[in-house]
Amino acid sequence: MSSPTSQRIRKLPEERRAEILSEAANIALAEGLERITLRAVADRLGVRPGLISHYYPAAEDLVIAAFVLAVSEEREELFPADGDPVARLAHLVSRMEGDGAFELTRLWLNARHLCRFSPALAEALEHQEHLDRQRLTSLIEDGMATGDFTVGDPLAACVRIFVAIDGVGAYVNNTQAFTHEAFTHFVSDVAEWSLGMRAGELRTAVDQVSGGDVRAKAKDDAGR
Amino acid sequence: MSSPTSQRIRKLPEERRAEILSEAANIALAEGLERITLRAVADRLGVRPGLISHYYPAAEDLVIAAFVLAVSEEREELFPADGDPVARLAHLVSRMEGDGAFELTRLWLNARHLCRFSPALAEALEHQEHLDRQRLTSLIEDGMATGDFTVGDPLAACVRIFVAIDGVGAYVNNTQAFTHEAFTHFVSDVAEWSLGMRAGELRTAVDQVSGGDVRAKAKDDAGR
DNA sequence: TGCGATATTGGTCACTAATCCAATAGACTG
DNA sequence: CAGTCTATTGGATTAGTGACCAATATCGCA
Repeated sequence: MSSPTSQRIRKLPEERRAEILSEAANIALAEGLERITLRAVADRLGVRPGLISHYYPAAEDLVIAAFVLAVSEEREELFPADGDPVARLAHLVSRMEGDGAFELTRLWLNARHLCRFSPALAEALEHQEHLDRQRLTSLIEDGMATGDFTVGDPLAACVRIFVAIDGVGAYVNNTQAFTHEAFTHFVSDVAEWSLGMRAGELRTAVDQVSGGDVRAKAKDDAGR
Repeated sequence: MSSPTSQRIRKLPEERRAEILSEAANIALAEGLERITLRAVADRLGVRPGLISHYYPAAEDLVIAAFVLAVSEEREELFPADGDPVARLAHLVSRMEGDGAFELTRLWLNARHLCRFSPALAEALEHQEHLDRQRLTSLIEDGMATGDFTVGDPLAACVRIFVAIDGVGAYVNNTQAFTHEAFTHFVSDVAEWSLGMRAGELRTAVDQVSGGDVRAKAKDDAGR
């Protein structure tokens, strides 16, 4: 009875909603937030555009939700629960200085610009910033307790490190990679400087993490 | 015999072309690069969209040219010719840490993101980066000669300072201003650190420049 | 098993965009 | 002053967007 061209599959509302959001997040990471259109999401899901409207009456809300989802998922990867403070920081810095967070960095840059036109996105973005800052501040406080970091104001150090990350991230869309040492090691340099670590201390830890992650990095490289 | 609604004014090609480009640059600074449309430029100039196409057959070329023009004009303001190296650096940092370069900062963020979709824009942007780096590197070398800066690799310090500027600039579209000291003084802190200056030395110079520019700053503030 | 609720479809509408082209009108030249 | 050149117009075309809606097929539930 069903026409061969269209067999409609009915899913539970929550399931379909999550599926749409997840696919939108994939588009956000791979192609950019402005490529999240009703049609683009619908095509990837093999569904009609109207269905996306049904779950997200305002397309902008889907874009914001997709950004939040993508960023939230990556955050868990960026801040591992185990390890000493230096190792955890090294993990974060390694991801940021290496090319393991390429898509994430582009997404942040993307969203930071789009904030200009969307107050709602700006609010969501600032909330995500706040969550990231909480994570890193807490990491820094752990390091102060163990004596690894010597810093007066942990939030100040946290802010500096994130500004450094965003500064490096600003160049993510450049075609010719910038290989200058001052650039490629900017985040670890700023972190050492801000956390009162000995020169090269963090960089050594970062190199260890990166070395141990060599397979994962190679896989990421191949994906680009 | 001319209809009352449209009186066409014929201008010299070079004149009209410059007029279009200038207006596009205004739009870029005020509203963003993606708002440079044939219609938007035509409306502001009181002409038909087709005329814009006539001078810029590909709209993307106009966008790129507008970005280059806006950034080039601002560069002359950012790097004054006179004054000692510390004062010139203080001028630059003052503009970046204050709100005197709001539109320019948003434009750079805008362009950095749009690079993702336009290799031609990416190339133009990287060229402008290069010009900025040349200016600052030369300023740093002047300061090394006078003994104001003590630094091994002037390009390294230049790179660090620009990454710091871009890092702070990433937050330009945030709605709630970020007032933490570590943020508002990040550029001068990084500059002092990278140029081997005494702590607070540059910040003092920046405060002097900002104080002397208080009228100009107030005017800029009113414009927002 | 049948019914009601609703997930899903297919299509339309209004909008904005770039691009192209023939016709027109302004300005310079001889 | 007439004539040529071309800057400029007005409209058509194509394409992509979000939003909306009636019809329909499918599921959960009584």
